[in-house]
Amino acid sequence: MTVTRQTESERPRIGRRPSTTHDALEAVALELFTTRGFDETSIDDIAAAAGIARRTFFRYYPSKSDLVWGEFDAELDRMRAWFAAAPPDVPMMEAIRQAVIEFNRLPPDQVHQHRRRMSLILGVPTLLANSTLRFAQWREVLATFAAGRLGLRPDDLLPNVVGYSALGATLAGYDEWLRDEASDLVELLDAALGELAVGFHHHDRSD
Amino acid sequence: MTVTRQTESERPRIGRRPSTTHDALEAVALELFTTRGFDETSIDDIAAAAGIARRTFFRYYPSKSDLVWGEFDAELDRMRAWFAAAPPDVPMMEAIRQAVIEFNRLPPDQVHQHRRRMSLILGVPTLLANSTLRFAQWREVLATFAAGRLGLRPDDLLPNVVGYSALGATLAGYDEWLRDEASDLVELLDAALGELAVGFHHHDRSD
DNA sequence: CATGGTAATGACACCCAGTGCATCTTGGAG
DNA sequence: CTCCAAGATGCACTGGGTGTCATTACCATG
Repeated sequence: MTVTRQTESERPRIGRRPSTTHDALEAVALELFTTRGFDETSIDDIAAAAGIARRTFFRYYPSKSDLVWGEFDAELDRMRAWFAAAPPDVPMMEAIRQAVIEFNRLPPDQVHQHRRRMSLILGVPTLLANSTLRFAQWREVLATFAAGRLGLRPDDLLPNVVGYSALGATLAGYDEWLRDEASDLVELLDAALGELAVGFHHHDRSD
Repeated sequence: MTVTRQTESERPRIGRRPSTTHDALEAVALELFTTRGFDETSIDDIAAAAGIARRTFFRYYPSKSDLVWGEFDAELDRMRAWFAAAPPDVPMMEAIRQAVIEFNRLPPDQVHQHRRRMSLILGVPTLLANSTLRFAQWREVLATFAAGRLGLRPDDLLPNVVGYSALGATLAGYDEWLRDEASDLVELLDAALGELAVGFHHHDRSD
């Protein structure tokens, strides 16, 4: 769920120079979103604040929602690579738990920024709705890994249950993290995914 | 996830009569959606086909997406009631499994209709995105039940993991059901939620 | 039969997200 | 200086969604 962005790629040799960067747009927009609210901020507002034309905004991002996600695609690629390189002797759910933790461990100076970003994504209905499509990609990475481990195809039932559940546990962890300023994201994700690996029955009072 | 609608409530004694019904609108719209596509059907199209004005459409449904969901709120109420009445000696995950199955068991003559509806909801990106908000309500019903069973609050981590995971398993079941014409929904949901109750480790080849 | 209240429809004017297309600007290369 | 390409911009248009106000149809009452 971590979202980072490398510096804008080096200037091409020919043609007009871009008048802004994804980073600059994101900074301006996220500021407006957190102060004024996502739905209350129009693309005209963002463009004006960034000093570009409305039409130009859409050259940088296909939609207002996409802006919030930064470099998510690159993150997915890194996750795919991580799973491909995961040692086969670590159990499936343990590998998944480690991956989620690995990709959500943040340097302390980025925690606040990540909190703002995720609290938008998970807190603003418009963005939460949109995020479903990103989550589907995320799930697919997990389901593909699980399928390999289980000797099944990625679209079989069980790998998808694994993908959906791991996503669910991760999001539950994030929800809790966002509710509690003092909490530690990695701890919560660890706990949430730990429950999955073990099954829920051992907590059940009726057992 | 089942969606039904009781007949439009009896005519009020005063004022102009409604010129259509939710049922009629839904029938007209779903027909257009499945033949022409959701995004390719404008609200003008629906209104024209239903013989009402565009503005009137929004008196029946707050948005184009909401139309697809029928009586979902009533369904949630029934689910809440079901959980409230669930005998305390049946284990938590077992109760959840039974509830999901109970609320997704369909009379044979409604199967085709439900397939069309759900294949729209889960297959059309626009609708899938919107559905997140419905799913959140669904999860909340489960999390509340789980919290009661676990002696925790509904917004604690574990009840939410349960809610998210059960939703995930249910959706994985639905995905598989929609992929395979010949499959049985209840069987798939039973299997998917069964995995959850037990934990995934027993499938793992590295165990 | 007229009249008045009422629920619902319908017309109109908006706002905003997003897209296609044509045009203009700004740079670098020759 | 001139040419060319990348990128920015302007403009017109579609479609979802909302607020407002007039209009229609129904029903009851005198």
